[in-house]
Amino acid sequence: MKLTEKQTQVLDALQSAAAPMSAYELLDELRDDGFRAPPQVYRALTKLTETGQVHRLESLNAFIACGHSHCHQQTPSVFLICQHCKQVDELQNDSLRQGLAEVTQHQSFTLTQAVIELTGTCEQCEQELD
Amino acid sequence: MKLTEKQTQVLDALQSAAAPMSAYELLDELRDDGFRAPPQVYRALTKLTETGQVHRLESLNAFIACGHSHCHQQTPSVFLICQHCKQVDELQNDSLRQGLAEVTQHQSFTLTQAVIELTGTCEQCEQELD
DNA sequence: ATGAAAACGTTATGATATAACAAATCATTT
DNA sequence: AAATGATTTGTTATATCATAACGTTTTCAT
Repeated sequence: MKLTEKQTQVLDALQSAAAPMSAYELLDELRDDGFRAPPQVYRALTKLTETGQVHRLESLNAFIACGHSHCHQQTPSVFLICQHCKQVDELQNDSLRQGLAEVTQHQSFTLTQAVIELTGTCEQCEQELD
Repeated sequence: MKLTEKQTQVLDALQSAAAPMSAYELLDELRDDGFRAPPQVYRALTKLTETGQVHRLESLNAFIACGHSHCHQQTPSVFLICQHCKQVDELQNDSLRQGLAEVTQHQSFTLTQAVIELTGTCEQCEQELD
């Protein structure tokens, strides 16, 4: 799927970012590239999240580029969010996916979207806390 | 732990609610009871979420009363959020908890807070879609 | 009683997100 | 190339969610 210029700019910004960015941080960063108002950013983000190239982190109101090149696979990602260094690790885990399936099947729940966000301290930051 | 009057009013409102409520919906509903401004609601919500009597749903920016009388147990809850009837089912699942443990252990991640919110269609609404 | 901590009332403002509509661009058909 | 319709864009305004700050009042253990 081909991206428009604005969408490409937003995706590039997120891919270069060391941490999740809010829509307004993106807007600030992209002002010199012609972004003027929030809808321009939000429109690009909407497209990019629809295609799975960007993920929204609900517990941060922020966005990251997908860690899996393109992530239109069905298995929901788990996000490990370090409170200290702000790094986010996106991964997929079979046992967790299994647990999800068990829950939804048991409740006969038709899943549309799964949000799994784990906040805490990453290994490196834990060590540096000595 | 003893609640103040304002905290009790907010908790009661959430317990009587058929669906999650936003802070501003709570404010509107509690105006006649002396609530005047957002901080009054947010302060009560902060206390109630700290004690586990209320949960915040990150994907809705809304709040619900805990479904487990008081929920200060450590096992993170899973929320099943029906897009149609807005009902939220709070539950705890061993297999899912197990999956979480596996993920965090494997990444040596120290967990502080887990957000697990599943959005979709509940059984009843699925049937009524015929 | 009194002093510290918690809760409260209030105003103002910050942060996040979308509605609405006109103008520009692009793809496709004629 | 011109006409058409769909998508994208620019822009303004506004809706929605959340907290800072500060002075006052209440609570409650000593």
